[in-house]
Amino acid sequence: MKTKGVSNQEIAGVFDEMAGLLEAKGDSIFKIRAYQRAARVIEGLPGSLEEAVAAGEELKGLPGIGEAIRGKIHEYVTTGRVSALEKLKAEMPDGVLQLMNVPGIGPKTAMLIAREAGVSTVEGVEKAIADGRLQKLPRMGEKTAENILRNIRTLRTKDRRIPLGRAMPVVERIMADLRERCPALEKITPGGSVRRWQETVGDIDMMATTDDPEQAVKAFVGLPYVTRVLGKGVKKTSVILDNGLQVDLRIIDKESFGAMLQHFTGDRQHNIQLRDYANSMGLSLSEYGITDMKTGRMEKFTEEEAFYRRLGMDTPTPEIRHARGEIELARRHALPRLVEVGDIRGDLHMHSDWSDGRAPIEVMLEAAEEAGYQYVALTDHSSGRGIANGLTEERLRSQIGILRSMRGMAMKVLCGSEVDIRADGTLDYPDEVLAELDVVVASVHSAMGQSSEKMTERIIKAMRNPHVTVIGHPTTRLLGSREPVQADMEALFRAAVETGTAMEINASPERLDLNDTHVMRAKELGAPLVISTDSHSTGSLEKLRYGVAVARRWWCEARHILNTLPLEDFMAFIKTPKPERMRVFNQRLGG
DNA sequence: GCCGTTTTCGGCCCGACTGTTTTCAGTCG
Repeated sequence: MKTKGVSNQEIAGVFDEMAGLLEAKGDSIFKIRAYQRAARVIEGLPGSLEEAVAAGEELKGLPGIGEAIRGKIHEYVTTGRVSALEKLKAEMPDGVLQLMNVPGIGPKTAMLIAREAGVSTVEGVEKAIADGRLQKLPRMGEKTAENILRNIRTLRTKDRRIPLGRAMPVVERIMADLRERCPALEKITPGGSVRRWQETVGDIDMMATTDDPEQAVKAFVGLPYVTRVLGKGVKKTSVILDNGLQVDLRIIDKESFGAMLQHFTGDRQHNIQLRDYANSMGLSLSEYGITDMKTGRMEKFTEEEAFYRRLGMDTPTPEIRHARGEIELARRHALPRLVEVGDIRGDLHMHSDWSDGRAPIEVMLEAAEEAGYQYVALTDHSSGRGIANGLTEERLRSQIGILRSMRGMAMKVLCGSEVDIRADGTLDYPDEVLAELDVVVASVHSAMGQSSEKMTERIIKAMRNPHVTVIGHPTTRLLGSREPVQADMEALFRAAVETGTAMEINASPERLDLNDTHVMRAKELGAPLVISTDSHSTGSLEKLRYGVAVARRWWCEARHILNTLPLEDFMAFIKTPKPERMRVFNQRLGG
């Protein structure tokens, strides 16, 4: 079958567009939700939908995707268009979807503006407000116009989402400051994407209990780095910080804290699915508790676990609450025990001031030992193109000498290197040098614009090198600043299994590379995964938790992660010649 | 539009806040 080369993301985009237009049209809210739900399901699919269609698969059994949507997927994949969408576009005024992107402009307002004021662009909205035309429309006034205008401005200036690693310190600071300024504050905790450890955060949700909500709200809006108050109530208050981040604070009775925690941790799809399930039991869920729909009586919960228990299920850890099967497993009491920070026995990617790190070798190693590791690999950069003060063969040999003669460490120190994978797939050091190392992390640092075919071939060539232990930050992406390289990840994971090469989950919050979806597929195919910090200073060692969260989000257990192996087993792994390593990995970790 | 150990038809998650209104629609999460 001839196909057009469309990604799952694009297909999901079609249904989001459908949903948006139907919303503006005022169509059935349930039909709209069905399209949105389908879009979310499609986004979360592991394999390519296009390939599935090309292979003649029926697409049956995908939740939320029935006859009609199936047909549209098929149409889009084979023809590159969806006639229903085009028809819809034709009957709707131009620009409605664009207008709906502005916070404060929903489907109704977008239609009103487009139809009555003949405006189809965001710039047009600004003009209409300046003219006073918009304010004259029904249910529009000065305040609404002012709000929209401000939202347009923030939309232009602010970065849409920030890495979790930047949001977390903000959360910690707010918690500390509120505790200090509001003695009546009892519990306070983040919810939403922060609590779920998502890689990026759009805004921050916080939850609190207190006997004095007014005092808490006053303290909150009075924080010195709050620049704007979006809304203020005793239950919900929203502010914008000087760094552009929006923070919502919700306050609730302590009897309902567990219910609220559940409610505002989400994600959205998890909650929808959970409420759907509760409905089938005759129960209705809200942030206040669980209501028996027959008697109308509400039960409150101080603890989240009790809330889930009332529904007859275990509590899925927040990281996996994204409606991808966790509810079903929780009901069957079959949730896996996910890998934890404490399971990691060694860090396999770390730099010293010999290359671009900030601390001397001894300082880095002492910090690692303090962190409780059984082993650590020091992996300074190879000489490459002279970047990052890479080590010449000579300096590398001298570093090896120092490390091998080190005494007095309880932790095993492994000699390693982060070796450049050159544009043609060869490595910076010759094989006889690599052979002297215990751990070789091979990474791409240059020629990132290569075609997918070339890049895939390049990385696989590095994997075939008998001395390469791990592929470092496989896609090289930097959150918010550098796109991932083009590569056939599926092929890389298969090559990892075939060659006995591990794939890194780089825990640096700016990288998180592999990401959670990659991890899911790698795990499925049985590729060994490694979680490393890529530390350039002692402070980065604690960033391990971000990498562990990536693994947890797609249900990795300790057995999927190579560096959860105790020292003896890990040594057995690296001492075994390469393709054979898979046997060791599968034996020691039980695949 | 999807879905069904209640159903192939009739349901579909739930509440807070704002602004423009005299009782609520619209938006958001």
